[in-house]
Amino acid sequence: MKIGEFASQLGVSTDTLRYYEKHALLTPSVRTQAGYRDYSQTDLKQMMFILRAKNVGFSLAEIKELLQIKFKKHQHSCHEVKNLTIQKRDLVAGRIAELTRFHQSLSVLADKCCGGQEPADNCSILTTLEDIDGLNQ
Amino acid sequence: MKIGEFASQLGVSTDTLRYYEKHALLTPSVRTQAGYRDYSQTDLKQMMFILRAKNVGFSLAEIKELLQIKFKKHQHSCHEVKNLTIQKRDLVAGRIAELTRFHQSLSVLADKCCGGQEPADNCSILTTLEDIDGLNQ
DNA sequence: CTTGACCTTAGTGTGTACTCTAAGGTTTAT
DNA sequence: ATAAACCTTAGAGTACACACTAAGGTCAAG
Ligand SMILES: [Zn+2]
Ligand SMILES: [Zn+2]
Ligand SMILES: [Zn+2]
Ligand SMILES: [Zn+2]
Repeated sequence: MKIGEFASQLGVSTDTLRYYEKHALLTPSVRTQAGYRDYSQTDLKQMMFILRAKNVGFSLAEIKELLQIKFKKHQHSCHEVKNLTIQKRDLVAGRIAELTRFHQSLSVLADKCCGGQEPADNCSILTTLEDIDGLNQ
Repeated sequence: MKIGEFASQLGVSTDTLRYYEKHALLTPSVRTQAGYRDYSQTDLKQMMFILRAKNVGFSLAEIKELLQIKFKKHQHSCHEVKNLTIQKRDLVAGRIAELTRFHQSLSVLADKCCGGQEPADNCSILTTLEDIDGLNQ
């Protein structure tokens, strides 16, 4: 399968596929005489692995690690795989916590402001940001 | 106050201050004869506004908008300020939702894996990512 | 046999918020 | 007078995941 068809089957761009190849995430097994990439069923499976891993939040660098494990499963342990997953989960949890604080602060700010058409001279959002913290610890 | 002292009072780097100046977030009022930046009390207040706005999650571009409103309050409405705040809050909420899905999927994956020292040949994390989705809708 | 759709490469641009570097001028203390 | 510690600028580098460009080769249809 040439890159165009492969890309549209997977819903990604050809640029993305070339990018993945450059970064050693997916290298099509064969090239045609003309030098065109020729993707196989195996490549399709691997690309779906990549897309699923992306869907659960893994970065491309992390996916690369997972692929290396997948290629040589017997050289790696469950422990290793679970560690990657848990590390990622905890990182995500940290980011959620930060964003939740943002969300809380923004809600407090928004609730203080009347949102009317009058000039912002006394807008509580602005005065709160100007004055000493009514938001943080 | 010269940039070094100003920076350390605020807990930011001098690079950051020069970056903010370049991006029109904070331009110190005066320069000394030697061309050194000379920060005033007003600059200090403005920098604290910027840092507080950062602390609630606004990006530098958004803070720039807020500052422009703050400079000419009578030319802007509460409505405008509240809109910025609510838009940001909703964007943050969207990102939280996405990360929460990631977190959920990663938890499911992690729970499936024994995490032991044995080879990853039958690791459920890998097989789940290989096989047809047991994660997504 | 030519048009148009496809493919190739290498390289640049995007957005965010800095951080670092090079090459040089200024101030303060000894 | 000289060294240390500060300051200046412009510009490049970082991470992430691509998107886009130019300049050119290939393939199927009419
Ligand atoms: Zn109001
Ligand atoms: Zn208001
Ligand atoms: Zn196991
Ligand atoms: Zn496992």
